[in-house]
Amino acid sequence: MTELPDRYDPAATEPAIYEEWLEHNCFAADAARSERVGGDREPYTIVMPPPNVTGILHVGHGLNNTVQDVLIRWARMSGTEALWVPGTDHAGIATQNVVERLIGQEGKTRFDLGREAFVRRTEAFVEEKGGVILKQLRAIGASADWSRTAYTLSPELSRAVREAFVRLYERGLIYKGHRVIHWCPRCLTSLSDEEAEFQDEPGSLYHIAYPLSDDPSRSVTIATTRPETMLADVAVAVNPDDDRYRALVGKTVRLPIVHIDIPIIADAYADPEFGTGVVKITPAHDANDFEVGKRHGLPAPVVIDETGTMREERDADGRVPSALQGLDRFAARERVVELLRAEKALVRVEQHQHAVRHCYRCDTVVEPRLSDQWFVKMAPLAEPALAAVRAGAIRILPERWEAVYVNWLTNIRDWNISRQLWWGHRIPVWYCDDCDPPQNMIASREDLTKCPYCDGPVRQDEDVLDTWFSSWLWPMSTLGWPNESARDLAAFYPTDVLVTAPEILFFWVARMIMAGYAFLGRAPYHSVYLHGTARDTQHRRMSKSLGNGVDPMDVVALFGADAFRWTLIAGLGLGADVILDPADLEKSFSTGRNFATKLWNIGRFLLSNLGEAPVRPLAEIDARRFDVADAWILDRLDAAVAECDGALGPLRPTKPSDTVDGRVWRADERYAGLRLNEYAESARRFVWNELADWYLESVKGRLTVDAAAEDREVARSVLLHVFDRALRLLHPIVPFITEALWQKLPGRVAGEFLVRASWPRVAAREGAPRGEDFELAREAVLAVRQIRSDYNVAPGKTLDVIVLTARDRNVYEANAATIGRLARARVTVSAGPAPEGAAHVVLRGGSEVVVPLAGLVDVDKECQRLRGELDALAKQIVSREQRLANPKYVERAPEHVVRSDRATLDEMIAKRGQLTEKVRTLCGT
RNA sequence: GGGCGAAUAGCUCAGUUGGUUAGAGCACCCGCCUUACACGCGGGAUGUCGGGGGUUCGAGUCCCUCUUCGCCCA
Repeated sequence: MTELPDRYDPAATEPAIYEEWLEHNCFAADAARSERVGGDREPYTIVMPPPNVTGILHVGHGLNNTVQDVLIRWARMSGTEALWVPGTDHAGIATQNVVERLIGQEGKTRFDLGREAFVRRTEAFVEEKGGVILKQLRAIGASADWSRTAYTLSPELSRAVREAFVRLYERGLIYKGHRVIHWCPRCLTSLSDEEAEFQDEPGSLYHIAYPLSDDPSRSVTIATTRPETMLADVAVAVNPDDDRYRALVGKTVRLPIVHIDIPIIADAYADPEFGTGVVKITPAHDANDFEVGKRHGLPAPVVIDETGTMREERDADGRVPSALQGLDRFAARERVVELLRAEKALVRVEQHQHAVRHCYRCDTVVEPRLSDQWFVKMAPLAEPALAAVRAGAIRILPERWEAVYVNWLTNIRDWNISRQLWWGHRIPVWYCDDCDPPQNMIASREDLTKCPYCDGPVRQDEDVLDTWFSSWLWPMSTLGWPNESARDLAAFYPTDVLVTAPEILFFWVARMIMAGYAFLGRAPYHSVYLHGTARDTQHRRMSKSLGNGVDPMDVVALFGADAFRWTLIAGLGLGADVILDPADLEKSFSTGRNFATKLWNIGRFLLSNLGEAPVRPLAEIDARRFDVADAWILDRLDAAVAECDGALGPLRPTKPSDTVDGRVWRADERYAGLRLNEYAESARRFVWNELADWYLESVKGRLTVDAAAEDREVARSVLLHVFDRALRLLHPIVPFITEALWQKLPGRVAGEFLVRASWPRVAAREGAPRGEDFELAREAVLAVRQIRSDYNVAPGKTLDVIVLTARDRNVYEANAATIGRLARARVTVSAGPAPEGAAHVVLRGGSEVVVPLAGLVDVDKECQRLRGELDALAKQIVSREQRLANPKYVERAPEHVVRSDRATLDEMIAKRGQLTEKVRTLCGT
């Protein structure tokens, strides 16, 4: 007999099981089996959003990867050739920052080391510290195909980056532009629009008077949140339709502090409604002003340098007073305000709430900066990405994000892809000083050592590419692109579902879709699943700086990976946030831990009761030999399987399409599925509330040695079958404990794993008894329990129970023993009459549970109880009668609604008759 | 400023095309160490579905409006 320890010990079990899975190659996908290359299985592919190579696992990763693991395990069990591609991202800014801090502790900067040495140092750091997070993913059970682990800076993926860059360059979709971009003065690099995040902050709106040059007694007042930039003003603008200022256009004003004259220009950019309707124009320090300046042929003096310090840079001679030079931009703001006050140019200051852009990696306030950068022209790339979602080739869940996606793509702006960093893919462009444009700038797939036109010396562009320029190729590059004959690419691209957080919908998801169409003409996946965020009890995002994070490894150590996974999945509504209490891990994860323990105990019971003898497969049992409990639990299993399938949804779209991507989502399936919490709840209810609470209890008597051998055989088969299927249903969410139990089941073949077992299916059973009949027994048990509780009868006391029935006598007699065991009672079935001094419950179908409680029944109390029930029933009858009396209702409501309404009413009226009779005999009224 | 979304039990959330008495988990109350499980078992209480108006035989569900909150974009 198989004995299990009293307590499940995840710490001892999980790592060993994971090792076995690895040893038996359970997660490895075989490209040859994909039907796209002539194999026998449909492929199912997920690419893992690559975490930072030097990152460590936090709950967000845990959540993200658990969702993917549930899906990939489900797909694998469903018979697909399932591939989950793992990997990491070199994370340009983040990794460079980490290494800069490290060498900072040695008192050095990256400039002391020089570019080459710094890059080598960073590589060594990644080599040593990188990839920890992938190890941690194993601890939470991630069933990724580690043999395919990818890295954005590997030679293969770097080749993809080059190919993508050069192709777009050749198509005229990459260009070098001179404009105002977002600049992080701390990271010393440009940022894309997406990387410069808005934060609402209280600030001030400074109203400053600029006197007219020809009449200093008159002035125009501008309003700005950044007075320090006025040193670089080259004009003030008014709206051409603004009558207040029309006469002033063409005149000049005298710029305070700097004391130079600048023109008043007319430009539609000036908003008559905002502030005074006059706006200062500072082309070098504001992106909008830069455009205005270009339109009017104005210069663009620079007064703030790359570190955010006030300095007379280009075209700015004499603009920065010596008192301000070398001051930080925020200190300079204070000083400028003082100077304005001294000049009596400061009209007033008002409180102003405004959105300020911050660097998404270091949170420094971003500085608009005029510079040369590389851009991708996005509008042509956006078109197919937009069409794909509109046509239903790609769906985004939750649905509401589709609108956000469409909105962003519709108003798309060009993407700044160059970064002034050293860590990353260097831009594959070489310059030749000896050639004339356009030959002096060459984008090349291969490194150049000399100019292909004049054989002269060349130098490579200093900048590197935005990390997202490699990430957007991820679904292709990890499968072998740009090698178009790569087997993985043919076998597994397009992939199926992308699981990520909504905050990188633009950064990553939308761009990946664009890249899919741009380079392979197909969407990278048909489904985007956006999950919520892990938050603390105050709904704050978990973060290192707040110290409110939960370390998944702590949870795994305390309660096991299964408890971690179950808690997250069961609590995760589609797109909803997960609320956890970092101060109380026990409270946060007890759901998962309790569930694992329950499952373990079910397994313990089962294994110790099945005994040694071989168990016959259910298929070999004649269904006519099932009793009603067997039929019932098999029905419930079917229902659970159907519910789980419904919650998980179709694996992929099925509707063929001539225009987009071969297949599109059918309207009724488009937003169906991926409800992992509903799947978890259906599986849980089956295992706990149906299998454990009812079937297990009912089957106990049939498993003892003195039970009828035939029936014992049937019960053992059903029990094993049902538990086996339950483990399969649960496996994707709690893989370790289900595998551990499954391995212990009788009849297991060595080398077989639950990971690769088949997903349960609804089965037909010819000649089985009616499972619904077991519901009658259940209701009788519930009735007795209610009476026991109402009359405070000790749980240990065995009651005498009479089931009064005319219609269902056979069913109750067949189940009398079961009812007795579950209700702790001696049950007799009778046609009546009811004894005196008893408690009653009227059951569905007109039968009654009667418990004679000599001396215990308080007649008054029982009457009160029955009258209460009667009152509630009467109210429901009235409301239903009224509805049915309404001719419009009967006329217009669908027939089946009216019919079922009538049937319910009839039943209620019958029950009312019975209760009334009861009250009459017992209470005498 | 523009767009999107949310408001349902003490908390976190379900509630699919309008259709019986609105559900789950956790928390709570009462009783139980009933021989798989006290991380458990049995019983129980809890919602004017944010306010107002409308459409409909019928509204948590559809429409309008107000309030509050969140997200995205400028």
